Amino acid sequence: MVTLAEVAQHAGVSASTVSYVLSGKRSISTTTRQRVEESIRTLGYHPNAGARALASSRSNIIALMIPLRTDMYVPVMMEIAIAVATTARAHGYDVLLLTGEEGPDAVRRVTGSGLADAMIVMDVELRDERLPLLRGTDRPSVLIGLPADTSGLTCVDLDFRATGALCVEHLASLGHRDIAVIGEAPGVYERHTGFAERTLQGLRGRALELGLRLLHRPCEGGYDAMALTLSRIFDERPGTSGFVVQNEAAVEPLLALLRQQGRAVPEDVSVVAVCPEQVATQASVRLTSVAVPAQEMGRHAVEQLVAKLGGRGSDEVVLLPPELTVRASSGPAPGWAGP
Amino acid sequence: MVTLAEVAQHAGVSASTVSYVLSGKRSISTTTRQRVEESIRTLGYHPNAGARALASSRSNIIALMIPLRTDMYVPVMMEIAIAVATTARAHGYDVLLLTGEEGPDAVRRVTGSGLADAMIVMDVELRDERLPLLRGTDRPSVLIGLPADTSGLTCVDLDFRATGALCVEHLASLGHRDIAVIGEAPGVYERHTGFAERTLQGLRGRALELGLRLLHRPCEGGYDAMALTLSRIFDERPGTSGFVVQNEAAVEPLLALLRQQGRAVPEDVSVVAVCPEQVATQASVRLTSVAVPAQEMGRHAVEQLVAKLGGRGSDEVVLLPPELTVRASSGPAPGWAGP
DNA sequence: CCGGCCTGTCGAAGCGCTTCGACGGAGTAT
DNA sequence: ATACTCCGTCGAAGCGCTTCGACAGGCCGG
Repeated sequence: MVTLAEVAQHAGVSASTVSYVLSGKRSISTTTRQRVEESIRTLGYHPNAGARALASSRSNIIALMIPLRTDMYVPVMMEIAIAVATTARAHGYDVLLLTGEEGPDAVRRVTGSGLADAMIVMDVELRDERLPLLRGTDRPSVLIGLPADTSGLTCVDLDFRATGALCVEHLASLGHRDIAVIGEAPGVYERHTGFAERTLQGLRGRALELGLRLLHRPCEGGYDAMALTLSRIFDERPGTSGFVVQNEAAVEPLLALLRQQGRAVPEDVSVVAVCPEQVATQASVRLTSVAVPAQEMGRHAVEQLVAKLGGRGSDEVVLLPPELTVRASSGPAPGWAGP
Repeated sequence: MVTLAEVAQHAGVSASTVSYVLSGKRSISTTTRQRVEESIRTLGYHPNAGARALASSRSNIIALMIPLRTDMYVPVMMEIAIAVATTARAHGYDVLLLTGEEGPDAVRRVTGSGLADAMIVMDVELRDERLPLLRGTDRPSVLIGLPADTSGLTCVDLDFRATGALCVEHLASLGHRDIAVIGEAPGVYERHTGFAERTLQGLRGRALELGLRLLHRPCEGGYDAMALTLSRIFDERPGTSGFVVQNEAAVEPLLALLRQQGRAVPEDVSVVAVCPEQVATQASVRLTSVAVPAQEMGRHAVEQLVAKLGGRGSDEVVLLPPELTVRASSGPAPGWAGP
């Protein structure tokens, strides 16, 4: 294992000079710098992470807390994680992967041990136990998701309320009057995960404004659960012609069941999904959808953190505007004459 | 930030004593130990990770290299990552998340800087550039996946060859004689990712032994690509009655197209998938499938690594035996009289 | 009763790096 | 020429921990 001292000796300078070449914190003459860089290359030197962390009390590591469960939004999680990792690397940081399993203790451990300089917290619940800890530490953090009280916190999320509104608007503009919402599994609502409730608020609010009827049904993923949910929806509102789906695992079962019941998409019923692009484009019908901008969320979170670590940046809530892409699953309501 | 020295002072002992209480590397009297532990608790002490790494030259971190692309096996990757993270924590390790983006340099950086004590490498290609580096370092590593030459390496993977054989056997036992294989995207084969080729070998080998006809077609995910692939398959082999699918993104499009063409599953055609349980059970038809044991692979990889770090364990290739679960997508071939 | 041997504790020497103050020498202003 | 500044470099002091050797005291067997 090559050390700074060896590089210094090889280049014929002192250790501190090598350190300053590496950090750029003091000016070094071009000739010296080049000689040092040459030595670094020929010796294949890599600074020891532990020593660096100890001396500078900065680890150049960002902790990423991902949810333990894999019952929802798996591709989104993955995409965020990858975006976080690549963006972090571009800024010279590595990423430590923590699962929600440890709960609040993970926050204590990371801040207490100086393992990471900053944290990104995913899957935030409305009154998450980790929030007081995050507020009480001087280590920067960014939440992906929105808790009930965002004071003193930095958050990034899709504007799910606007997303809900957008879906309703789109269906309304096509003449649909009776809309059913296939939501996440009941557990998601019981846990008070913010995004599901905010989407619902957006949906309900705009439906009310536009005078549409809206029926919301949580739904476990899978074919059987979907079958039950769907039959109940049509029992209650036979005239339903528009669907909003916010549950990846329900998308295909819904399409399959509609097809099986002889309801053509988009001729008889329209479907709008809130899901990652990949799901929307690879479904058996190409879905009109609002994409969850996973990559952008991950990237943004890291950039916020880097700014904070650099003394810039501030606490604020960033809600990314939703974008609806029209594909093959939505069309005019049956018998609609147009606007 | 509380330090060892402060704990020592609070407990009225020397710093080394506290260290030995923490590590258990020397015997400490019960009274002293309890006093120290009490101090640790009341002060909320967490050992500084950097200092610990520097002094002991062990970081208690395991690096996990995940593929950058998200074009295949996303839920599997995620499941493995989570299993790795939780298992590692159970053994006192944290997990550093690296993407394939850096390529071989990531290996150099991690080993050179002492950032991690060991590595888990996913998405291994047959002649992966990282392999020589892994062989040449004294840091333990485990591959998830199987390269062409496994000498000097430790690998964990599903036995994809046996998986292929198992799928063919199942279809053969139901009287199917003409089998089509919907594979991963062509790129996956061009990249020479091992698992796809090994599955194919298993399929072909057993088909030959059992006298079945087998047609293999790579396929991009999505509806349109699948439609093209499927029509070509039926053009070439109109009697095809059994499908093996190894491509998550092709599963639903395949089912949708078969349905649309009036071919009932499993009455007219049978489908066997190689995919995660979740995909199999949440598809629009509950799929007979061989599960990719993602969790077990992740867990096993970590345990191998921990054993190696403890001086136990050795280089070996572990191929997990496949298990086929019969669900609703496979049944007797049309017109088959039984065995 | 003494030498040898555990057991439990301590002191001190680093681990490899960052960073602060110091300093020689060149350049600039007086 | 003097006084001053600025630039480039160096030496040394830690950062908080682990770990090695030392040592005091209690126990044993001879």
